[in-house]
Amino acid sequence: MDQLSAEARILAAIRAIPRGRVAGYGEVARRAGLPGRARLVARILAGNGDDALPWHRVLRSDGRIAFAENSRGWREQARRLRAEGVEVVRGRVRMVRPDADLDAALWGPSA
DNA sequence: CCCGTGACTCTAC
DNA sequence: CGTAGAGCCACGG
Repeated sequence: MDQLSAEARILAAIRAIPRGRVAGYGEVARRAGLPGRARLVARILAGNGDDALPWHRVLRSDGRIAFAENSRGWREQARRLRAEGVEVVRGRVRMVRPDADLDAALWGPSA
């Protein structure tokens, strides 16, 4: 596979995250068939310009917003998440850590 | 080719 | 639950 299709798959994986739900960079990468490429996902997002892309639903593995606290992106992401009903406390969302095998664990912040 | 940087992650303590 | 360190991947100087 080349990087172009890899990017396309990553973007598709992000677009597939339901409204009101979140996913980690690593999850997105894995779902795109690129395990271990969490940083690639971050890089793609950093260069993305598509506003229609639900980039705000992508968080770190621990549920924290990846941007520096109180930075512009940080605030914007928190705002967008709350706008769709996601509870954001101190820049972080309740994420499920356990074995990401079940769809529920893979897609939801709280079951 | 080595080195620094980053919207990352995992393991220890 | 929080910090510290090492590992990782892609990129640009």
